[in-house]
This record gives sequence, C-alpha cells and structure tokens, in this order.
Amino acid sequence: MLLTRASEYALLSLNVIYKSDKPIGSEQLSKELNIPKSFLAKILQNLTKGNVLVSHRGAQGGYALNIDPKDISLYDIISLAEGKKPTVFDCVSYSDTCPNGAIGTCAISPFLAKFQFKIDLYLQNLTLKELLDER
Amino acid sequence: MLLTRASEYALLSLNVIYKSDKPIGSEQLSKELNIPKSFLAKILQNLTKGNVLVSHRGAQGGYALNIDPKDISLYDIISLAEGKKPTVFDCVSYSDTCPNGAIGTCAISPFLAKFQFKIDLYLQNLTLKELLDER
DNA sequence: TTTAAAATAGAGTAAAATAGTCCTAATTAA
DNA sequence: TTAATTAGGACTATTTTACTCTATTTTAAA
Repeated sequence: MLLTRASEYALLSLNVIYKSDKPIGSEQLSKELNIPKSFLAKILQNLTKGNVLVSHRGAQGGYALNIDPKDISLYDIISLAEGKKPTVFDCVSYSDTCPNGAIGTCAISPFLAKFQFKIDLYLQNLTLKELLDER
Repeated sequence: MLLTRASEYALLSLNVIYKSDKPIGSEQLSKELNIPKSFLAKILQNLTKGNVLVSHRGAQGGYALNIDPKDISLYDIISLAEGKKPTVFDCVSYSDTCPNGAIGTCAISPFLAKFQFKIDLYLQNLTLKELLDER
C-alpha cells in the first residue's frame, strides 16, 4: 500500500475544512468523520506546519485552509500527512539495505526509479482543488 | 510504500534465473543475492504457482522461467510475490473501514480510484522483458 | 534401491511500521 | 480568569512485514 490512514484522514479533513466558512476544531472533525481525535490532531498539526492549514488556538479556534487549493499538490499533502515522501520501494532511495549492493547497479533499479518518477509526477500535478471540487 | 521485500526479492531472483541456462535452486539464489533462504523459498513457490517459474524437485533441481519475459507483466509478478494486488490505498477497495461510510460516496474516492487505475495500467504494461534486458 | 538434494507446506516468531493514546503545556476568545 | 482549543512528546497497542523452523514429498544420481 502506498498511502496510510494519515493521508486518508488528511484528505477527508481537508474536504470538510474546505467547505466550511469558519475554522473547525479537531474535536468536531473527529466526531464528524469518526476519526480518533488525538491521532487526527497530529495530522492536522503536520498540515499546519506545512502551511496548508492555519490554526487558531483558544475558544472558537480551529483549523482553516491557508492556501488556495489550486496551489497545493497531493504530493505535498501526502508528504506532510505521512511525515515522509511516498515511495514505491525503499530500495529506490536507500542502497544500504539492497541485498544486491548499491542502487543503480542492479538491473531492476532504473525501472523502479522511472516508476517512482511517474508516481511523483502524477501526485505533483494533481491539486487539492481537483479533488475537492464537485464534478 | 507500495512494494515490499517480497517483490524486491522476486525481481532480483528473476533477473538471475533469466540469465542462467539451467535451473537454479533457492539455496544458491539465497547465497548469491544474500536473501534469507526460507523466505525466498516462499516467494519462489508463489511465482511457481502462478506459472511464472517452473520448479524441478530433487537433486540438480531448482527454478527456471516458465514464460517468455515479454508475456508477463510487473503487475502479475508483484501480485504473485506479495500474495495480493498492489494498492495505493485500502479505502479504494474496502468500504467497511472507511470512516466516511461506503466507498464512492466521499469526494476523494473517485480520484483515488483514478490514481489506482493509472498505477495498475503502468504495471500491467511493463513487462519483465523490459526490466531484464540490458539497455 | 538407497541416498542426498532439492521443492513444498504450514505453523510459528521476531521486528518494524502503523495507528492510536495520554498527559501536560501553551494560547486565546469570551 | 476560565474554558476551549491547539501543540508537543512520550508512550502503548495493533497490524503488517519479514522472517524461521520443522516436517514432508519428490527425484536425479550413485
């Protein structure tokens, strides 16, 4: 699997936040989407650190979008939510665990790199706007 | 991550088997590629069940390719090695774990399905031959 | 025909990643 | 000043991945 719950929760949350005209707290999002609150909070905090969301503390606080959905890619959202970039295969990026030695020296490596590149490109060109707008 | 060690070991093994003119045993492959033998054996057995490899028991036995590399896709190899189809996201295929309810009813779902389709297509059109032939 | 080399099968274990919890600050609108 | 809310970090539980072990079956070769 390429993506985990973190990305799923992030996308579902962004969808709700996008449609709201005022900040929404993690408590409310948690209830509305049936997602564990503390876990969701971490994800929202990550999105805030990456400036996708802006947070307001204190009473009547919550999260709101901090960026035009057309200016943020799925790649960035996923990277923030997961805390790391999405990869098809560890052996594409790390050579020290490859049984065959360093990356680039095995016959498979260039194809995996190309595959990774295609996935990256797709996710980088897919904007949040495209996901959130109704068809 | 989309793929696991199982796929990595499968591809590396297929590369060695492809270049050999006689069957190679799991023991030899294990040593040559520095992969745990019992674990590798399971993977090779899966590829055999899927008719990608043919096995010969007994002395001087081992595994050989059972199919023309141009006729087998990466998608099939991965599915066999992993024991399941590669997925970007569980929520694309299973609705009962989606916090938002059934699949297809959330705004995100169609985009994930499209993404999954693109990955499937890429892997289905990439043949083992393309991977194994030297450039 | 015996033997040793191999694949097959299935249950079990260890390690790592994912998913989630809990508690304690730090802020801030009301 | 207080209650609502985000922030942060350490911790735990669950699931998946990555393997291991043992026993069985098959078969080429001596």
